[in-house]
Amino acid sequence: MGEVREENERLKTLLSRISHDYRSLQTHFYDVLQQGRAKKLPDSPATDIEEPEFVSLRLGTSRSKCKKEDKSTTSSEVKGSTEDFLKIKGGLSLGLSDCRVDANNSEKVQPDVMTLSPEGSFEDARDDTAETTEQWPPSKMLKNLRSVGAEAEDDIAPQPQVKKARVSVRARCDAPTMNDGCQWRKYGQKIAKGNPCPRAYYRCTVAAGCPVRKQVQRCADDMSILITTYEGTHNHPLSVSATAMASTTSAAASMLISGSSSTSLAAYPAAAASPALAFDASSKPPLIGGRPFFLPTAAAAAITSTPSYPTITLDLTSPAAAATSSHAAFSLSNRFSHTRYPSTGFTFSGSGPSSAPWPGYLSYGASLSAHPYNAGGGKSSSSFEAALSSINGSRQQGGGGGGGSAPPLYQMQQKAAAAAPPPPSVITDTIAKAITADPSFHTALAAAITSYVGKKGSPPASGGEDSKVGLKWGEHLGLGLTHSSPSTAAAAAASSSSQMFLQPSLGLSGSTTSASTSPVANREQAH
DNA sequence: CGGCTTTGACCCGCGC
DNA sequence: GCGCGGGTCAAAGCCG
Repeated sequence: MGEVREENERLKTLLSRISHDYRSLQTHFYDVLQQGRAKKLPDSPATDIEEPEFVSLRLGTSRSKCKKEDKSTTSSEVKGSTEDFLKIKGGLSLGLSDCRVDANNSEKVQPDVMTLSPEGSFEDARDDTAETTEQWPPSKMLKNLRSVGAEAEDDIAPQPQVKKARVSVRARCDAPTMNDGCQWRKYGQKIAKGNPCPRAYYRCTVAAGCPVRKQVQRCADDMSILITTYEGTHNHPLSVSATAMASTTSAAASMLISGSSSTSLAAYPAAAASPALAFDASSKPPLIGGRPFFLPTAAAAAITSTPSYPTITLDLTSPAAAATSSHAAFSLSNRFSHTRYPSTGFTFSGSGPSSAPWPGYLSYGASLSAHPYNAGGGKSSSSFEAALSSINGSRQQGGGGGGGSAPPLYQMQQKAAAAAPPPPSVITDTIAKAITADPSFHTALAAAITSYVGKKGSPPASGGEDSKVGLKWGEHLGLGLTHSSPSTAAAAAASSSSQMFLQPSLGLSGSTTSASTSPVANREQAH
């Protein structure tokens, strides 16, 4: 008990420190974004709300302008109108954070932006519950609502062009479904065309009326790969592990934003900040095969163009990850091979042959080939490549890429800067510059992360479970500073000295007995 | 007995 | 208009 208290105190201290660091970081980040936007997009009107693919993740950053809403805009109701807006636009809101920032007005930055504790999630979820219980109602519900309740018609006006955004996760998993921390109830199964494996439909049952659903299907090409597609917004408190998953998927969806909405600048801080903050210090990693299992926030991602839904796919099936079974660590490929998925017709970038430069090597970044949905066959017309932040830890030192290790960030950033059409590249470039060129930004971000992992990342002297967890965390964070650094991954060149690897926030575990996870189990997992 | 899964039927959107 | 396929419903059965 004494140790627990001590640990608790330590975590509290860390929390407040991270909180402070994050705020300063965030303020700086928005300043940078604003500068970039003012410079690059002076003549572009505020058309973000017109983008059909607009997705707001409510990751602590995005306060969408709700100009279309003619509801009252008093401060107490702005949130509600935002929710409605998301509902209407089919936005993906994962309810991770209470931080909402108008990208055009950094003065609106709210101080309570952290979602490091379950309490924080609870608060947010409680706030949302009353307002989001009917987000993304099924079409049938829509029909019923229209026919029955006239008062709801305004909010659920049909938006034929806008469909639900989805986040699909590909991961190797032997279990029938990934244990993502939520409780699911199966409500259907279907054999989909082109895949002999049945597709199972699950509904979140953590809270009554939660609109979140997921589809689980094995990959036709590789039965060991489980494809889990999430859709919707939780309207209830999330368990720690569920928050981690939501964080990851939302970070991915942030990339979806980046690919489809040229002016949704707020999405970027979401992607950059949320993964670093959305896990809980008291949580243990989920287990798969009895081992802590970590996944990168975005090992690789592709925005796809299904006939109806804008979907971003996180591919977590890195060969290295599968091979590194000792602690299920992930590594990212530095070779972004492009794989064509015939069934979906999209190009997947990333996850090529790779080898982990060290156990637990991770980075946070993704290459996107974005095909905003319903592009009418002109998929490549709007495709772009973008990269999100991967920030090098101290182990990264110069060097150029040999040895199969990867500094995906800078390569991707360069790719993105070079290959992207103007709007996305402008944003990406802005972020890249923000991260790479500003020493104070480096420092703040590094401090925020290392302040946390600095204590967790040291290798344990014994094999106790707690110490094991600590090691794993440090490893999976890629910030285990005590690790010797093979660090061939430093192609990041010039500014590589301050590149860091954000920890993944997605934890998946195989469920050996049941597809569902009880809340009790979640709680136990969380403590 | 309650909660969950199974599974055939049904609904709906989309393409032809 | 029709057929197809994806998604959902709901009754029946299973299980702890």
